[in-house]
Amino acid sequence: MLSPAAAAAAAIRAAAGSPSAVRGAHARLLKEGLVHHSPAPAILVSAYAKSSLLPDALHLFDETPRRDLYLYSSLLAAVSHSVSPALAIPILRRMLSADTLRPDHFVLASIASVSARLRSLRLGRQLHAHFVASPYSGDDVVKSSLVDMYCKCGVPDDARKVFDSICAKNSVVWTALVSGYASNGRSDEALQLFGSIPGRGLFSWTALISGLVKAGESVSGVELFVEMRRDGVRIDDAFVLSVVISGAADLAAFVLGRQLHGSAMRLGFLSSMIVGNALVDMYSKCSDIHSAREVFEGIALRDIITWTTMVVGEAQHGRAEEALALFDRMVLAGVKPNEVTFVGMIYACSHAGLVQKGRQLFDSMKQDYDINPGLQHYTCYLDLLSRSGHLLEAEELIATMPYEPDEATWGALLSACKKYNDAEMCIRVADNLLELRPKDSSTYILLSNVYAVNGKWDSVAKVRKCMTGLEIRKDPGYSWIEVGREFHLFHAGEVPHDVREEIMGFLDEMVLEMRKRGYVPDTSSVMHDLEENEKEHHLFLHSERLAVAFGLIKSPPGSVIRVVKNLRLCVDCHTVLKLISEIVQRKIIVRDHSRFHHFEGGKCSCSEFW
DNA sequence: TTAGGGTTAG
Repeated sequence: MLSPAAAAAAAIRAAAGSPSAVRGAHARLLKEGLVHHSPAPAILVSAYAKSSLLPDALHLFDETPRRDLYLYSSLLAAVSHSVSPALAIPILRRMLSADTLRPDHFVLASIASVSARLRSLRLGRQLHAHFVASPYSGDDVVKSSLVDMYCKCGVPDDARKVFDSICAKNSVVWTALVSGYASNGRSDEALQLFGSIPGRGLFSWTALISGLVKAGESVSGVELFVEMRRDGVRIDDAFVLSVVISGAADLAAFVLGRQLHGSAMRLGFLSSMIVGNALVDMYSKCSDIHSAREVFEGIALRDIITWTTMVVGEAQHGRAEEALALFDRMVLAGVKPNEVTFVGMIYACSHAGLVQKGRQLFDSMKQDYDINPGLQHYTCYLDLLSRSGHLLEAEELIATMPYEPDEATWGALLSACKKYNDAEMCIRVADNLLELRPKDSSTYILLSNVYAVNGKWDSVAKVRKCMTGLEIRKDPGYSWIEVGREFHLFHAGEVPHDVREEIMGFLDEMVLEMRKRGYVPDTSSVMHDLEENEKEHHLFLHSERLAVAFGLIKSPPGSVIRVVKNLRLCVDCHTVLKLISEIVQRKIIVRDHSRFHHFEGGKCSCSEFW
């Protein structure tokens, strides 16, 4: 026979997950007068949290007269998994000062999780010091959460030290460290460690593949997924699929992406929201915005990520009207936009010249949704103002905003004042930018061009010196295209031998046709001390042109050409691709560093906003 | 009661 308290605990645990059942259990405890008897409040707090009712859990916590360690650790665990892990800090303070309790191993593990979620190495190290000096310093679960914390905070070497101190290592801690190495760009160590895991399961594979994709090594991620399938690992949940689909998105691997869509269907994960979200993003990044929309419309339950992914997709494809309409639908559906949604929305307005609408959205962030605009929002908003010619207002914004402008902020203003030929402001902004010592080579090129156009040759020399001193070279440009089932990668200035004649012949023919239409090369993006005709030759061999030429030669007549470039399209290539789309009457879509350009009939979807 | 793998921007 169970005691009344034990019976109550069992009833609450059974109710966890269902809000109404947990509330019912709470009401019964109130009636029976058991609600303040430990461990009932602690178990109720966990049950509320598991039913997505954190506010109820916090309320109950405040109402409980005697708060013991059990109650604190339940609440801290709940908060550490919630959307606002930072809430743990005041709770911890209250525990230490108001209730003078010393943290036990449960509390320590939760605080390590909180530090990991907040990416706060300072808090994590403080916690580690407390742990070492505590009576729980041998606890392996706390050590595991410290391993995860150090990985998430970007110091896998510190994680390794804790890992090595664990006597009986289980799959949880192996997985944490593999994920940590991979996502911090240490793929060799991740693979080596992965190879030594006893009994690798789906979790470890997912951690490894996900880490590689996160670190930008999507090719290895996809290869490992193939190996995982060959190994016969059963796909019991949707996580690994969502990860590998996002790898395909990153690579713009359209054929692979469609295959994965098929696999998701066969394996029965098409109704999974995370898979649906990843598919929307994949189609959008593979430049097929219509399929992205089709998948989106088919998703029955949409969360904020579903909506935001679609909004951002429409924005990057330059479809501002669609993005705006989606935003209204989202709000009507009762989904609250987050900070990423607003980045997408302001971006959409910026790239369509919708100044009033963008202004309204920027103001609405704080007023209607209680979201404090971050530096990115200010930069997006400044981009909107300056692109549309409101240069002074944009400069004023930099002076009054509550953040220090960074490279991107000044860069946005610089390209706008260059566009509107405001020489004075150009120099002012360029000087500010040079002070910052940008890391991106394209910024230096922009700077140098601005100084050159304004005859400030001493500053041009200074920029060059800076670049040499910091060993910054122009990032090598490359583009790729998927033809049939194969990828073809093109580097600027390098034409593969086997197709050299065809490509050069095709491009020569295009130049002749283009010149008839008034084309004059714009060599301002070439930063070499070269003669004009040599500069033109450089442009002629830009990677995106080689890839597009290859696609037009090798793909079926009438098919859409989809190319991805690692950098931003240069001004001249933009003009050339518009002309080529008109001459050959084909649709060409280029995904560059920041957006999509749909070239058709001599026009680009970006309407020169890029 | 505590620890690991997931989808959106830059």
